[in-house]
Amino acid sequence: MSDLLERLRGRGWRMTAQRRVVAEVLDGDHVHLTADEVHARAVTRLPEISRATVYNTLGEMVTLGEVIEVATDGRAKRYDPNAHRPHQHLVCGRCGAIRDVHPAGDPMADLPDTERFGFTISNVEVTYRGICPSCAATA
Amino acid sequence: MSDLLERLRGRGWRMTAQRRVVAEVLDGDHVHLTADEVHARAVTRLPEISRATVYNTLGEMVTLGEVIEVATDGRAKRYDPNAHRPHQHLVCGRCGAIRDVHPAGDPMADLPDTERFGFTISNVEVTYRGICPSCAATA
DNA sequence: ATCCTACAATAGACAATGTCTAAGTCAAGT
DNA sequence: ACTTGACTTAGACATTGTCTATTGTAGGAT
Repeated sequence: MSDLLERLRGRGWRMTAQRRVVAEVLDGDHVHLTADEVHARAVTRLPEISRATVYNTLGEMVTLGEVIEVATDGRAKRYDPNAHRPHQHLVCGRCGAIRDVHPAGDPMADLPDTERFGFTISNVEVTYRGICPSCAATA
Repeated sequence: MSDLLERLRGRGWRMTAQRRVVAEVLDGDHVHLTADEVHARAVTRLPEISRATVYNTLGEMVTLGEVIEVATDGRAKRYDPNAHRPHQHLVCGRCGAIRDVHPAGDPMADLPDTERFGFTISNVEVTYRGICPSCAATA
């Protein structure tokens, strides 16, 4: 069931009810929740869980590389548990819907050495922006 | 001198001292300031300019397409006046330095129809992340 | 040159998101 | 079952951004 939870357990994490709940809320594909959304869902299962714990736990999962932090809109960051299959994001500028997408080719390879300015590049983030079909219909 | 100011004037903008100062602060290439940084610099030239005016003016320039809003770090948005030459960004994860870069190829073309889910895609943002030479030296 | 008026600027309250601290609680090894 | 260090909590605080009511002013009309 919970791949995420299994991986975290395997890393020697001290397992607490709070961490379990956060991991369960994030489990699955195509999940892109904000920290507050994660908190809201966690509270339904564990009413006394605090905001700080949700932030801490999400931060730890990001550090461990089990969850990816996505800043698609300059508002709240979103947390994406699909960390082990490289992918990019497609965002609706009207309703904020997010889809995982898989562009062809390697964007990393598209940046010539002359354009790297001596940086050691570790990853590339691609965000496609547009309007989703249901928003386009109700334009 | 100020291309940005010229373009804004040409659009029938009502020219005020505040707008002039904000445009002057943003003028130039490779400028990626946050709203507060813009305000800080504007204040040195026009001490009574308010935060709200800076935010309003930046927002209008973005709406007019003369300035691009860049969210590289999930913290404060940055404002990039280099709006008329398509480019992407290279960001240092340690010190936050930003460089404009020009990847080869068209990232838009790399997204197959089957991965567009009916979206009408209007633009693509690519962010390369890594460590800049001077941060690498002081690791 | 002066007057009008709509648009712009201001101060400061408010909102959203995220971080930190001090004190209490608990998972897990012994 | 202890003990201990890691975890959690509530709430203050910090940062970034938005809104409102009021005052000011650019630029056209007279």
